[in-house]
Amino acid sequence: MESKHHVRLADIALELGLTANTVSRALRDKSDIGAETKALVKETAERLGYIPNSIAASLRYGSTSTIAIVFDNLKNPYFMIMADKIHQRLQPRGYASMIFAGDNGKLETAVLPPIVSRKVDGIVTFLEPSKAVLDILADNAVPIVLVGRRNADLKLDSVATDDAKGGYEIGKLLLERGAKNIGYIGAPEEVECSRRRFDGLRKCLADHHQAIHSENIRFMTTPTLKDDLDVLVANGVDAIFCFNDMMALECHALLRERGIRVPEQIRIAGFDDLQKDIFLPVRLTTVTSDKDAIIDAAVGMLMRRIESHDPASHPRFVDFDVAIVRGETT
Amino acid sequence: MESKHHVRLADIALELGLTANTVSRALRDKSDIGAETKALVKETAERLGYIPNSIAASLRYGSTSTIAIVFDNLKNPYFMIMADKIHQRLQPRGYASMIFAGDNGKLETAVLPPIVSRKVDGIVTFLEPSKAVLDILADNAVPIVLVGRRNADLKLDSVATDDAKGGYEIGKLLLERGAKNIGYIGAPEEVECSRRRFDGLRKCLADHHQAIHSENIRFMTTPTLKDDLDVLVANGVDAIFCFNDMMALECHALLRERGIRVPEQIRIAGFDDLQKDIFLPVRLTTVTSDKDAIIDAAVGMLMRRIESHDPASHPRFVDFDVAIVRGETT
DNA sequence: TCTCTTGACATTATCGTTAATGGTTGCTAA
DNA sequence: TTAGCAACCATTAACGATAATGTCAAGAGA
Repeated sequence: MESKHHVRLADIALELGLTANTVSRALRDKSDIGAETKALVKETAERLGYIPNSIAASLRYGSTSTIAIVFDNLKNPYFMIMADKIHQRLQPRGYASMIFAGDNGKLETAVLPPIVSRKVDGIVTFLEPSKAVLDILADNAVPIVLVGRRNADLKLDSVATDDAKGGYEIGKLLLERGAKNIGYIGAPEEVECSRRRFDGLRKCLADHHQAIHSENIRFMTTPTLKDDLDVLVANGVDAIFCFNDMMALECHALLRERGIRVPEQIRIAGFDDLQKDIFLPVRLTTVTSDKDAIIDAAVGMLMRRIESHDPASHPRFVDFDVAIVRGETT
Repeated sequence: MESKHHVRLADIALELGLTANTVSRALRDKSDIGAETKALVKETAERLGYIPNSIAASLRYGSTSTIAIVFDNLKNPYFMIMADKIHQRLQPRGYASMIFAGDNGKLETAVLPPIVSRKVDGIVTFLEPSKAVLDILADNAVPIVLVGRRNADLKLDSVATDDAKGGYEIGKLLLERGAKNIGYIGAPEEVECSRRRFDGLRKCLADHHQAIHSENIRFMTTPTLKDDLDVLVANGVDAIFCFNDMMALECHALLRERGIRVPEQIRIAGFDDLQKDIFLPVRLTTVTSDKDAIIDAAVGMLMRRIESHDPASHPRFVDFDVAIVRGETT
């Protein structure tokens, strides 16, 4: 019927001999509209299959009810789980989620225009924004919250976990289990939380009068950790702390392939406690944190920024505690 | 400086004594604008940090350069991998991706308003849309492509894999490996591709003069497959075909926990070949398909619909072949 | 009786951008 | 000389919604 174009406010108005404005106010239950008119308008809107054009509304009203999630790549289960949790909290509040991949591990200005130009109400990022990015976002009044990483130099809301403590506690556990020669396989050097996890481990070892051989500190440079693992095995490590669970799983499988028994010959620990959210075939020893609470906090901070129209003053840092999960790999 | 509001075309125009229209055309390299004016405009835009308001542009121009991806939940690695692949192809083309969760496994009209009202240029769905949904999308001229599922009754573009063949081939492999008592653990009954995979298996068994005991056909109803697995084990199955790899992995782990050896005592096969895209600790026997080609096809179909302004006429169905991957679980 | 509300809707302007026209200058060709 | 035509930019009108005002009748209060 109405085949030319989709139904607009004006179409409903025409049908009822009203104006678009009246229809708009009626649908949104504003004052100054009679009760029967409201009912009539709503009924007609329903009958005609009216779906508001929120692009037009956004332009006028100023909000898009859309937020951007920025991550490295969705293939990483950690990001995926977190993105899913964010999305789960936003959808009921009427927000839509847009996903954007950063520029190899960083949130740089290059990826900003597609986000900012779409006038998202806020950004949740897993990647550290550069100073330039924060300036642009401030200029455009876009609130942003950083999840999982922490950088005291950057002035933005962030929720993070105590990476250093996680590394420290894993170190304690490994020592307790008799490890004498511990290795670390981390993300590339520029990833700050990888460094912090390692620093925790190192501090623990130092506190227990042990040292980690520099050869056994691997900040991955290749896409696979096979080569790094080879070095550790050759150096006779008896325990490996991996930056995250996916790497730990890969280690586990590679070692099994070579006939090296876990944990008897080499103990393995990861980080993230993925098994809490998705099924993993091995009960890893890992570092857990309350991901739901983290995302609640992150989304809450963002919502407050949005509602207060105060994108960036007095940034808040929330830190969440971590705990060790003792799995079958130690 | 420009702290009151973000920079608009009008601000650039004012700065240069031009009009907003001229600035707009200059930035987009349209005709009727002098070369030096263009250069000057671009330089000024750069200097002022101009980021276009694509909400306004969308309203006028009619396209948002945004597509919606609809799936069940991102926690399912299969959806996540596919979503990532879609996103990877769209971002370079200037499209942003919005993610939406369906209504428990279906794309129903309830989830449509947030998508349609945001005027996305197209939809990629992993969930079967109802007839009502397709009507609404047609009314609003929103193209849609269905990925991974197939329903000949529905008039929409779709790309799918040959589920039945996958089930058939897995059946052949299991028989070849000496299985005498095969069980199936599928998704809930209403999931059509689960039924098709099973139908393939059943046909294979029939062709080989075997039958599958009705007790050993489990269309999961509980969130965990533990209970269904218990029944199969009690019934003494020696092979289990799972609807997908995640379920196969879970079976594998549960069986190992009980001291049942895989594949010696029970063979396991899955579907999706997740290990091609993410790391899995077990080399599963599974059914593979060319996911990249599938997504290429899906995105290509959608782009053609968008560019041709012909959302739904003469729907196309593309089917992709499948192949068996022989892992260590058979 | 007359002003004053007030309820209920209409008018108008606006968000920032882009398409469709208008208008002016200068140069060329008849 | 002068119509004619580029080249180049300005003016105006959308896109569809919403906020800020206007308008007008009916009823209330003095």
